Amino acid sequence: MIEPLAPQYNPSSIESELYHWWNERGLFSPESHAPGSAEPYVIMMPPPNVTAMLHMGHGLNNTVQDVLIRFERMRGRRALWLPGTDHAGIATQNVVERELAQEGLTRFDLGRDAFVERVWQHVHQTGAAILEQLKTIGASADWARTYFTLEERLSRSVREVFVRLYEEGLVYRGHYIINWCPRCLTALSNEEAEKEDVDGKLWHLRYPLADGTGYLTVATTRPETMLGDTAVAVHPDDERYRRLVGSKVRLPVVDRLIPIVADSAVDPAFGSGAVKVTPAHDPADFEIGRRHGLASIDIMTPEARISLAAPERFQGLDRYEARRRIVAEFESAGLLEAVEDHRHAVGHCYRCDTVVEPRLSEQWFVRMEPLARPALEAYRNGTLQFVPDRRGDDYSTWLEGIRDWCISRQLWWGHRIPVWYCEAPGCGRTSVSRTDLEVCPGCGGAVRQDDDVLDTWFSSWLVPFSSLGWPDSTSDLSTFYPGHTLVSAPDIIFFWVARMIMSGLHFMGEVPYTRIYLHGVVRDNLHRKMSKSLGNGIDPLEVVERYGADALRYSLVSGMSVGTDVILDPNNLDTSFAPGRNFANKLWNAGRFILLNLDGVPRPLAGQQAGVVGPDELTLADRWIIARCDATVREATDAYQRFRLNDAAGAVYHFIWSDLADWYIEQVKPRLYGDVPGGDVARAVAAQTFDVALRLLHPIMPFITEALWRRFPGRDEEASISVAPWPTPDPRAHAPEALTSFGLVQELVSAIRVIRAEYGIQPGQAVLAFVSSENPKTVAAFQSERATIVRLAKLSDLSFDEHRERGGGHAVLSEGTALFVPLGDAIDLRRECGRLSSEVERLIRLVESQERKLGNEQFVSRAPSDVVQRERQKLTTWKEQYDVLVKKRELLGCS
RNA sequence: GGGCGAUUAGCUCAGCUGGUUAGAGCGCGCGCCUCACAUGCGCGAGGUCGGGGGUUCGAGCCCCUCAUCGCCCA
Repeated sequence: MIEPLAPQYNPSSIESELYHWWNERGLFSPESHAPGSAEPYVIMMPPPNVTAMLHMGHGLNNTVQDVLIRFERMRGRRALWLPGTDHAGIATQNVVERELAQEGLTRFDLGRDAFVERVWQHVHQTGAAILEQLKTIGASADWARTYFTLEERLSRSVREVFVRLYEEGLVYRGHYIINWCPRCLTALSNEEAEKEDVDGKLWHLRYPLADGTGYLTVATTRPETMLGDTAVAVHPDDERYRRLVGSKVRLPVVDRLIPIVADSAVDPAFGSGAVKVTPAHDPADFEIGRRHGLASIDIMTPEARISLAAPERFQGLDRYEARRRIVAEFESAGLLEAVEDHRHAVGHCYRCDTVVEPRLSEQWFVRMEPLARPALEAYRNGTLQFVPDRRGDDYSTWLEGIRDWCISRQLWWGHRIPVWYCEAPGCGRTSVSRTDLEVCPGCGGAVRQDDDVLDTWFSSWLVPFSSLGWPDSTSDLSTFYPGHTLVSAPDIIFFWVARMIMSGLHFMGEVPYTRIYLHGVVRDNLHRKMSKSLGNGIDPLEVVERYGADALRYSLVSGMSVGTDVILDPNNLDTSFAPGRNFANKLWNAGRFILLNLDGVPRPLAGQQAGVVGPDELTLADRWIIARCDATVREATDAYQRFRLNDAAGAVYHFIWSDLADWYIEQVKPRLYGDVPGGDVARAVAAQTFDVALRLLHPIMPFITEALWRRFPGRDEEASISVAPWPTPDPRAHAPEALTSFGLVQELVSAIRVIRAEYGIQPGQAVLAFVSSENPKTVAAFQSERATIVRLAKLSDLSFDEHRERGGGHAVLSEGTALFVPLGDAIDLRRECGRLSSEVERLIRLVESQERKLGNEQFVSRAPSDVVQRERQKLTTWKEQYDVLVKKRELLGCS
């Protein structure tokens, strides 16, 4: 797979081939790359829906995970990134139902078994396509361990958990108000009913007092529910209504007498202070109804049409049509007191966006408080750490106010609830069982299994251990539980993240992970969340095709600081992804240059081997790039560890592009061309700093770094950068004087370039430069890199002598070195004087403000001495620069 | 209604513990096909750090307040 290196990097020719090579060699399995004694490191992939297609949100989430897992893998951990797919109850069922609808069928036409069979077919056909898509972006998950939440193994865990919780009294069945989706025809959990603000109305309705002495006014946002009203409630302390408590009102439209009750849950300040009570359609009303023994009248069908419990003329009407007609009846009866605009939050189904209907229904629940307590404690005692920190507040707030979890769904696709009801007359026993029951364990009579399935999240909340074989004691389970890092978008903290912590603590006795990294959301240039319905999405696969997977990953990572959203412009992919592609190309060419100029295995820079490069063989530039490389190792490693992936990307980018390519490679060229003394040292330094850079970058840009790394001479055919050791800081690289000295060289070259640009000197034309410095170290640095300066600044010579000419460009370096570039009498003296003067003025401003600062008694006495020291040093430096420039101005005869 | 976050160059964002001449990439202007790369090289312009007030020797950073945008919860 080693071909000659093209001048332009072509990702598509390389990526899939490399991926297959990695995968075939099993590099993504923890067993393959780390000894059994190594400490494990585990990330659980948020299992994508089995029918999902890769979108940018997946791209971001999985890129982050892949970066972290690759980082830890290279650091020698037994890294396991465990992938899987979620059967996604409602979502998947909806997809197949839509398919059926195209054939003019519903699931009821097929019947349960045939429908479920059809879903399985669908899943097998399209199933796990998303996992294949993840491979194209480089995801290094351990595919051999891939799970599916509805497979046999995980189903057993689900059933075990249900039974255990039931036996502990934490699973129960009961009649409560739940969120009902009239389109999906199922109950939802509180979390699955997403509150969205909508512009609605508040209708003030008059309910006549039964004795004909007047009326009570109630306010409602859902007038149609009045069909199920069974009381009016007021606050017990409300003087206005105290005398009415115990009497009755005549419910209009349905013409029913209902009592006026006193309940302290009523807010006397809301509306008139009297509220209608609909126990079957509102959770607060349900509670009031309980306390007062009120009847519950369910006035809606599952489809949210008016049921037979309402007067005939409304039966079968859609809830909104019923609302219009009821309001109209109130109006014509003179009972509509007022209508106000009212913006309020309304629950919407998180799968189909239909407005949910709070509805009384018999469902299965998990008692959450006992599970939440330890999960809260794990956060409070610091076991759990959120990144960014503040996300922990969302977590704890939710747990503090936790409500029981409705886990039954009226769907066909999912884990069937393991409960059997005895149909024998007089028995009626309910049996919860780990194994399927044929007969009632009590009486031996016929049993019927509960029709419902479990919430899809009831399987996902177990994956940190169910995917490893629980309830069996497998070696995977003991090795890889608990895991370490969970990477997620903030929108599934409650659905998934928090629940996994609860189940982990309850069933395993330990939290499933300790670090929770919550990244942002991918948005478009108008800061709207990317979504299918808005059509503002970017297809990651298209980006891979056009720019390469590395460019995609680089763009996502570098555009993302901790916890903030990533903005990408769907109308201009270049804006977002060209920088990544360009960086890959830069890297490619830097690598191409270095590799093409190696002649065999370079000498080692460190170690005991023969031929190791000695410290005295290194030039200033060598020591500088080695020191910069070492600093980059420290910066990048620290950034990866702290989840500051954009900082890691930035540090390596800067090192590769600015330090290595722009300066070191340019500097080193003469030593690489031909057989020049010191060429072997230059090759050693270039190759090894580049090798380090590749390894530092590999977690973010795995493909190109592997492609280049493998081409180093002497590399084992089987070696992969993905399991190469992570670079470690080297104390011997520490060379502050090299950083300073080469910094001056850079500054001098830049200053000369500025003068050349200022006066439009043609690139081909060499000029002479004079420098004069009081500082022997500066002079030594310039002398040792004289050839570099001459070449990079296109000089005919660099002179340390006095100069006689007047006409030319002048400058002063930061530490006071004077620079002069003679340009002959043709130079515009006035222009040069102007340049110098504006520099002089800038320095005057700096010096003045600095003198003010240092003249301030308070500053000198109160600021830390090192700060004062530093500020004094600055003043000295600026004064020196000022002096040099003023002298130059005099010399030029500026007026 | 409660809570949280954001507001820094035309755009997207860094700036971590209060002390820098406020940075990067893109875009823009000028000059270059310099034998790794024009997906490139060199140089440059561009900022009253959302407004107001305060604390401090010192504020982009801390406090108060207002405004705008966004997110979560009720």
